Amino acid sequence: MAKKIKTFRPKPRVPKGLRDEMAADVIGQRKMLAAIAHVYELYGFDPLETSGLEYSDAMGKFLPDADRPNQGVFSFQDDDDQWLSLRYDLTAPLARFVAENYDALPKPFRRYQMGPVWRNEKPGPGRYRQFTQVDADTVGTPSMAADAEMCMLMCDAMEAIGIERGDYEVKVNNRKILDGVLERIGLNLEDPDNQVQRLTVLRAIDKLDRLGEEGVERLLGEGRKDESGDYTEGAKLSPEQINAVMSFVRAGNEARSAVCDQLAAIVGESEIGGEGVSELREIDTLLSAAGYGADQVVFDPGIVRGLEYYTGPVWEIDLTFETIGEDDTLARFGSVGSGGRYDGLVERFKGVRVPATGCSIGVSRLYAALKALGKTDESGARGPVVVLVMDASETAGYQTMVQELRKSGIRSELYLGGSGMKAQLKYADRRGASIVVIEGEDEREKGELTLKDLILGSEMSKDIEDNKAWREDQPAQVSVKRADLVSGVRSLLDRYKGNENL
RNA sequence: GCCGCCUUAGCUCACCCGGUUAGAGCGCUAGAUUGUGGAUCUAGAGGUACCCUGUUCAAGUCAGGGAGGCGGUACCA
Repeated sequence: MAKKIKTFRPKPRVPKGLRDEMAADVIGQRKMLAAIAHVYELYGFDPLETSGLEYSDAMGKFLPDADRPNQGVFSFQDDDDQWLSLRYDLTAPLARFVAENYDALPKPFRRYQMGPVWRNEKPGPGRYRQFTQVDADTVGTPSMAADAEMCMLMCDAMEAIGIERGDYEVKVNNRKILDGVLERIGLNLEDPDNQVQRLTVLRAIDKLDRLGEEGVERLLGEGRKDESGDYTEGAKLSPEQINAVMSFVRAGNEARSAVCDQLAAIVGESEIGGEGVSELREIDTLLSAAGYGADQVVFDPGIVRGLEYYTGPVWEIDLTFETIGEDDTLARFGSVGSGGRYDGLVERFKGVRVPATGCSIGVSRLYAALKALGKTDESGARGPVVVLVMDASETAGYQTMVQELRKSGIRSELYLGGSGMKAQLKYADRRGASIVVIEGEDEREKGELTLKDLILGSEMSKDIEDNKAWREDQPAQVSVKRADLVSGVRSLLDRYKGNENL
């Protein structure tokens, strides 16, 4: 008796928080990345590619975060029971790589790396569980010149991909200044009892651009309830402490050196704070000497960034232009990259303190912004020249044509399906092909080919309503001798040179 | 992590108070058109109503749970 066997049919679906990327976006991003890589190499950074997986212990957190010890990482055990994790950024693998090859590497060591990273967390608007980062880091120097260079690098990268000056802004702060301010209000760095409160204060400051001064004040005090009803516990500072922090946050909006003066006054005689201010002054001097003005890099006390390991200057690159989204509201892209100085990273492995500084750019967000600006280059996403199969017994001849085109560097393909001419043209249209090559019996007898310009034909169709006319006109077709296949196709293609997104 | 909204054809969405065979537009396939992508007309294919459990004579519709999507918030290395 044949039993009805239920065949298991998996639902085809991309896993949550992940997505597939189609040709146009793949090509557009590839070009954007190439432009960025070019800038990085100009600066002397060498490319490095590390593995996507690391031993979990090598990627552990660098400082304990009280809130969530080791969440957000995809991990599994291999057959030796070793724990492996997908990398969640490119900096931890760099630290491992440097520690592992420490003696063999030139120091300072400069590398850039681009590639996907994975985070096991809830996806949100514009946030995925796999995304691409581009990092550049200099390991092994305490010099502020390395930090200043990171700022320049990010500016140059923005301009290289077509984001104009004024549409981006690198915002710089220094963790030492933040420490100085906290010290002044009585939250000393050394005292472990202050840790949670210190983190809360820093997080509150970081939210200035989104919540405004009032929201930050609430978070510094009792706490804040948001629209969805969720309550965020505050730092429980006294009114005097809140005032001190707010006056710090309000500094800025002036020339870099003037911001430094303000900050110097706020940190007072705090030693760590003073150190932070003089580091900023040094960066200012270097940037100014290199011609990077206030329209590119500013000092902004509201920048905090991650709380785990930054030890000195920190920065963030923001896109400042506004776009009209699909729902007609103005939208800002905001931060597309960040970085800073992290002097403690390699120490986990080597026991010695190795000063390092770097930056990281988030590719998808940046690409979305480029798209909004209409600055993406998706040419090449255009389909190939398609050679139609009018007579299956002549396939070898058609194949020969395709090879001739390919040898001349023209992207082309033979129609490989089994349908009739109408369907083949539809296919070519769907593929975005600009030209089809037709050799039927009529042409073959005359030793000719018909080349059909699909782009021009599509333009012409706008003015033709009558199907008979549309067909009889055989719009946008030319005949060429069989021997002139390549030159004929090329001269048609040349029409669209430099206008490839038509 | 917390809060809210959502999930029906490839896509965008209907289906009233739970009641027969779940519909439309677009798209797709084909014909009108012997060898021409658009337009027009005609025909056709396409569904486990996200999954599980329950209530009911009866569930796409009601209840509970789960998954996924969207948005806010938290976190963001």
